[in-house]
Amino acid sequence: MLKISRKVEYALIALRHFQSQDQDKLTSAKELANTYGVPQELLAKVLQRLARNDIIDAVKGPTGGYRLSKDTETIKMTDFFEIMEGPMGIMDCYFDSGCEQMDGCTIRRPINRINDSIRTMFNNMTLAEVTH
Amino acid sequence: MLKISRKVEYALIALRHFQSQDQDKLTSAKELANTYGVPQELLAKVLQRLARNDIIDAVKGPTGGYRLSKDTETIKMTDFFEIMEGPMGIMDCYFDSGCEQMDGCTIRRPINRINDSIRTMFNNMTLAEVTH
DNA sequence: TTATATACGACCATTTTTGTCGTAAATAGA
DNA sequence: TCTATTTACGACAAAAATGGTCGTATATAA
Repeated sequence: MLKISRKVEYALIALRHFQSQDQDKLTSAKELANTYGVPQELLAKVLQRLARNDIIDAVKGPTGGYRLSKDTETIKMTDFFEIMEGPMGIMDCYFDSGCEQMDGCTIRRPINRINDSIRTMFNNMTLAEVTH
Repeated sequence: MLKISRKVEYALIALRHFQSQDQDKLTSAKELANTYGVPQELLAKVLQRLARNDIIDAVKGPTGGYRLSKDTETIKMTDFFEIMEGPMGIMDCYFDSGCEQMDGCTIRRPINRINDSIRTMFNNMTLAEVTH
């Protein structure tokens, strides 16, 4: 049900790292991977994704690396999760994905009730609250 | 991140069915599977699990089947989820599972913060609220 | 020019989830 | 008592999701 993915785990590790040091200092994927003992390639992908979504800045070239691009207080956990793992819904039918049932799906409402509760919760939680 | 499993889905379908009819009426796994178009064997396992945990009663033999054994208002969603999928934690380290990190795991607190929020939420939600 | 960094897609391995099958035990009804 | 039907349950197979690797391109500091 609730398992967090490695992507999110690695992202939290990285963001926490950035938050613990000078805002302007750059840290490379390699350095982060070595420091925390996580697979470099995968961490790199995570960082690239965070960069694409303007959570962090990316600087190329030697001496390059990443750093926070905005205050983590301005980032809702909902957005963070969706950046890392795509649309957050406890069930696919929450969105579209042509469900066969059509006729007698009796649980869409229950599912959506759970979904809404979770979304509300994460909408009211910022990344800063979690990583700080 | 939040995907619900088929087990939970099938359980909700079944529970909702029981709730919609006479409390004493028995419904067999086969009947439920046919009615809602879900795989019978898997649904059967789900029902067996619900029965083992006293959410529903099981009656053997022809004319046998299942029915609710208690009011769904008395069942917390946390318990329901844990019956269906085992311990609910967004990350294994929430429990034990010899994590390598030992030394410098910087995200246990963040993770636990998320965990606690979710548990609190589901502790305050009954099965009845969801299925009704 | 070279070494080092990000960017990104393709691909493989592993794990988890989902579904199936075979068999045993209980029991209602003929 | 016999038969058909039901629950109970473990073992196994198929499918999907996740985790991780590799190769290559591009940018850039020194």
